Amino acid sequence: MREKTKKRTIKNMNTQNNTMNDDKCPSARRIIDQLKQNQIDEINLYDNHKKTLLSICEYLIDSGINSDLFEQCLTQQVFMESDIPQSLHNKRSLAFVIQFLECVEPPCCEVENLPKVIANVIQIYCSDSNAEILKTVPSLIGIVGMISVFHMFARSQIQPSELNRELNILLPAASEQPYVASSRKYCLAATEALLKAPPKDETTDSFKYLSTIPDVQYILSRYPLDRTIDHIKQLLYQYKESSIQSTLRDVFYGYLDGRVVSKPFSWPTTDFISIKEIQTAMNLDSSTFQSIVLGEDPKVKEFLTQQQPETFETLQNQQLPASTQPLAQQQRQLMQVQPKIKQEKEERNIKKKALNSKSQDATKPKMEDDEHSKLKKKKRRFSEEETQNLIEGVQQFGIGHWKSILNAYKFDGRSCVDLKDKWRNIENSRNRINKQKVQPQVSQPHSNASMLPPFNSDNF
DNA sequence: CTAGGGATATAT
DNA sequence: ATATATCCCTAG
Repeated sequence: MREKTKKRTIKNMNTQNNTMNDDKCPSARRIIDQLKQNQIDEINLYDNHKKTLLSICEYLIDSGINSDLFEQCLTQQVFMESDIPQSLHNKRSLAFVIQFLECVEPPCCEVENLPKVIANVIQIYCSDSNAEILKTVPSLIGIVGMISVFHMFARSQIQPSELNRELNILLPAASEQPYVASSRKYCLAATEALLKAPPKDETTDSFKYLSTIPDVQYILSRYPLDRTIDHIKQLLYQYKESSIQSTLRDVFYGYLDGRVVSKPFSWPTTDFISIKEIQTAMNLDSSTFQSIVLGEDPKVKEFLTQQQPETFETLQNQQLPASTQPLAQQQRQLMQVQPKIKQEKEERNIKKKALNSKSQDATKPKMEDDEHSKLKKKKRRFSEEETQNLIEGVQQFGIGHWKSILNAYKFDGRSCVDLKDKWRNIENSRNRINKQKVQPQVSQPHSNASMLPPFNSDNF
């Protein structure tokens, strides 16, 4: 074992010297080395290491942390295209697009990069049904690009012939993307107008020149550059907000909120019992672990600086033993949960006894002191939080795993049967709402399809 | 433990 | 009064 670790560290140093300047993720790097050198025999472990790497990549991308870890993994063939889930592709594309837009300085952006940017956006919303809001983005970026091209033309930075070429690249005639056709129409008119009235050689003020061309002016008034770019950014961020957060990030945020200790989370294939097990699974020492996963995240950083003395230590204390004895920890966690369960059970037993004695004595008469015999629990409505927890829990564990959900999430004195009943209610109410909405919708398509005129654009 | 039926308090 | 949400009971 020790020999292995020695070898590993030596090789680590080598690779670090080779790849250089990337000490951001030493542990990820170590996993890469292990994978590349086939030091891992078990297939499961091998698989988990890959997935761990993917999760780290996902986390870094989600957190906006610049790191070429993902690219390195690809180029070094640590994982293949087939290992990468579509969602991660999309996150990467999104990060690329956002980064590009953040760097744009109107009026001129790097036009040569725009096709790639546009392609990325199209890829995202074609593969993710939640990305509908991005549908207008390709046409908007195309327009931004064309405005940039106009300026370059005005400054004689590009040849007249390139004007049409850029138009065909940024807003292709054959594009089936929404809004592209109409955007192209405007830009085509503007291009022709520009070619008819080319700038004098000495024109330096592109704004002045462009404002003399009505067709260009129309575009500029309809799509003011700054506001358009802001709008694009806003759409991108909105999508980013709505898209799923990375597994690791979720776990850590939950951990900071103090509810993760017993909350299992769904690793791509394996369930880890707690945050400590992630560390074990990642085979990291706690300081590396923290620097990678805790240190880089703004929320986590803030947390650490605010509460440094206590929590930081407890974090370490909790994490250190993990590598040696995950089982013992699970037991400890269970022990923490146990008292509550015991209490509840005891209460129940008392009730049962009371019930029994009551029914036995019931042959004798008199329900007298029924304050106690009203053993039926007082009705307490599910709080918003409890309901939310239940929904999350079902997402995580699936329907029917009420006990697991009960243990993993915070509920106020509920039993698994309560959760089951609550879920039944939730589903019932969903069905009711659907019935109300769906029925009227069903009848429409048939009649409409046949009744609609084939074209309603005859005015054109 | 979970699923499902049923009773009952509470909301509309 | 009816519908709904919660609680209870029991079988498997």
